Amino acid sequence: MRRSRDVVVVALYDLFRRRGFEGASLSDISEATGLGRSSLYHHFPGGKDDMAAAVTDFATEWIGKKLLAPLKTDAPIDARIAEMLAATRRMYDGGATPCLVASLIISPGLDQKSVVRIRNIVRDWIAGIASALTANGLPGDEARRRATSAIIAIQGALLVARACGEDRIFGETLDRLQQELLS
Amino acid sequence: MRRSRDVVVVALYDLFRRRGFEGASLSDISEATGLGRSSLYHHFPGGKDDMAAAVTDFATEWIGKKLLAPLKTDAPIDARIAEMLAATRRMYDGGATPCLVASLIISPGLDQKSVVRIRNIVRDWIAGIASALTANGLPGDEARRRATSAIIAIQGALLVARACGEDRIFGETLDRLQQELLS
DNA sequence: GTCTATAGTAAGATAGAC
DNA sequence: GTCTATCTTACTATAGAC
Repeated sequence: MRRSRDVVVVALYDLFRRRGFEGASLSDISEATGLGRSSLYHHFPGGKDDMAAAVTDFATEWIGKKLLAPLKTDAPIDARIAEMLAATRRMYDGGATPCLVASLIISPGLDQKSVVRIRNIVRDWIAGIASALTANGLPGDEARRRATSAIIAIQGALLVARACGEDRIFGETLDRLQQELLS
Repeated sequence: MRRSRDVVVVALYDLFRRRGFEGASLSDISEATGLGRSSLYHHFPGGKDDMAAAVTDFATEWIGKKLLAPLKTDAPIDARIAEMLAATRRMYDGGATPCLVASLIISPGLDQKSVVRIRNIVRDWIAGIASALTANGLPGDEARRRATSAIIAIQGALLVARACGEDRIFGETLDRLQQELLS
């Protein structure tokens, strides 16, 4: 159960990260999900705010499962970092698809609840990497510094690649992150 | 002459980078500039597209003067990089104010002409730094790699700082860029 | 150049039948 | 749960007086 709703939420996730919150109109949403306006309000009584909440919830869960869980296994640290970075590459289609966090954090009209969820996604991502590095023997502050730099590089590379129209920039940045985190 | 228009363009620049292209409505623009709707259409007959063109033109000129020109002086390379980074810090109010490039590049409805201008701003910025580094003896590809990493770090730090609600992240990133560019 | 007034459209959201 | 039809509001843009 909730399966059909999940399909809708994935479509919303894809739309919001490509067009932002205000840029995704109800007409866009209706077309992307295949649902009419009333069906959308049946699933999300609070309208777009409810949709954003569902999408940020979905993203939180997805990132926890695909990016953070691999960091907590008992595999070697190199393999754990590599898996996180590989999942990151897939999540952004090698740099071709924008990041939900980046697209939503700029939108002025975003509900405060969703802003908090976005904030926690970024914080948890940094904390997850830092935690893996400290467990491997790195001092806490240095681990945190490297983890923050990694997320900065990922987000910055996505944006610069898009702005320049050179997807290659994102891939090359990811290629360097593994050694920079573990050097 | 053109002075009063310049004042309007600066207000538009400030509004667009804070709210994005679609997020800045004509009512917002009217309030921010102090001009009525018809006055706005007198200055910008093409409406918001013309405003975006004026703003991206202004940003191109501003960055050329404040960030790129200092890179071309005959001062020592350390001083040139330091001045560019100091101007960067001021441009973003220490991380408190969003980047026009980042805010506009996400907006789906942005005019293609403005997209090209945004693209060239980023390319010129990278090229300007790389050029200064090569003139100082660094191999061309390594200079370009470092310059790209620097812009990625600046843009990523702005976004992560905003998402996390921790302005400090931006300042700390800038602090490290000087030595990373010149090491 | 700036104003008031308004046209025309698209937005988000609801009502009520089925 | 989904549909058609509609409400209300806000948007971009224009007209025409001054």
